[in-house]
Amino acid sequence: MPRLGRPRAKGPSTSGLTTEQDILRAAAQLFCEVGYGSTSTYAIAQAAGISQATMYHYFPGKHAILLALLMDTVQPSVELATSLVTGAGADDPPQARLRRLCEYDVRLLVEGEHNLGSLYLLPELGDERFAPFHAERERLYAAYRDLVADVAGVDPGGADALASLVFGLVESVILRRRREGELAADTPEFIADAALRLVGAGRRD
Amino acid sequence: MPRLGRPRAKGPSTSGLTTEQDILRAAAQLFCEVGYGSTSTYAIAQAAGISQATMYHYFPGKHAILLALLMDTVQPSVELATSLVTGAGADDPPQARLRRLCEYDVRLLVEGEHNLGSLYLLPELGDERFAPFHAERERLYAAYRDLVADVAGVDPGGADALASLVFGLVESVILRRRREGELAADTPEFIADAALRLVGAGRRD
DNA sequence: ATTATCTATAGATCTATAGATAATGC
DNA sequence: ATTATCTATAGATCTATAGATAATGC
Repeated sequence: MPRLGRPRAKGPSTSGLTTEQDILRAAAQLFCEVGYGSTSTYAIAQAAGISQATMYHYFPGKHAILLALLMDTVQPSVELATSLVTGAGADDPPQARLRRLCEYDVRLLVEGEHNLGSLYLLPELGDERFAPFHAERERLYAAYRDLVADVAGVDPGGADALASLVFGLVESVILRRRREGELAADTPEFIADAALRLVGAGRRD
Repeated sequence: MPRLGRPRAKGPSTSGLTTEQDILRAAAQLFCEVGYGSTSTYAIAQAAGISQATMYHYFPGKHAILLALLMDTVQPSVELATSLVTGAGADDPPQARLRRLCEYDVRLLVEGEHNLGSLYLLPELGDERFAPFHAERERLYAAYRDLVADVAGVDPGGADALASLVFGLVESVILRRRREGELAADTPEFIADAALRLVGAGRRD
């Protein structure tokens, strides 16, 4: 798309994406399959079809690429979650809202070219530079806790154990996708069902 | 323990462990908390209280340390699993055997100073040098599949979907331990219960 | 003599920056 | 003139090895 600037030495992008997107996509694949610390900026640039130095035109460093990927991945979930708790969707019955959130999250984890959820498992996320991501993730978790509390009919404070189980159930598709490569198309519904059973919704309607 | 050889520059090991064990322990912590590619041999050596070069007296490289950790971690599970399928323990009813295996594995994942199961999640395990570990893990999975098939009363071939769910359930404690720091003491029984319910043992006895 | 450690270092790799260059836009 | 890219490279770091050294064992 960009007609400006010196052309790439190895020919223009074949992907039709922005250079920034080429970088993000290449990094996503490498971080997921090789690891963060084991992926050099050189490897990312090569996979993106640019020189290593060009990366720095778009990102101040490797960490910024990972942070961008993390934020992009978690953001849609957080948006839906907050709308379900406080926004336009908050009028539906709690079970329907918890189901929607679970299905949506699992779908994001199951679809997508790379297993982006793997990024959540990188040990390097402990670095303080990824704190903004953890804050977003915390917001997502809080929404789960509120919804679970609503469904189970308990205080938000008393829902932590249950909410953690549900969160873990959703997260578990990351590991299953890793192990099995591709997951069945009905996985989102399947997991959402299981989540509602966990919370005991079945005993109530 | 070793009285021989030049003494360490920074004083003798305070842990009472072998130098090899000091290395393994330091590496385990760093690999789990910082990542494999992001941990230098220098950092490992420093945490172990030795010079970087001394590491090579015990291991031919960083990969060999991780491989040793992986094998040590998976080995006890494989041993119990094979004994439950073909060995001395194979006479007990299948449900009891599956329960024992789940509880045992979860206990190993829940206890232990570091969250060693995290090592299973490192993207770097795709490297061919860790193939021996994957082979062992495959043996463990095969045992789960056979036991699950036995409990569910189906062919081993038809038990794959169920076995994968059970395996995932056990694995999920790795993520929960990460998130929550420490898990309740009854987690092994809790997970084993859930596993048996998943396989449908409840409908049978 | 044997062993476990050390110090020193060569060579590889990696990150980040400086500065040049090949396009378009005005 | 502006932009996106490039090439080149300094400096940091990292891995792996060579060779020295400080203990014990014989």
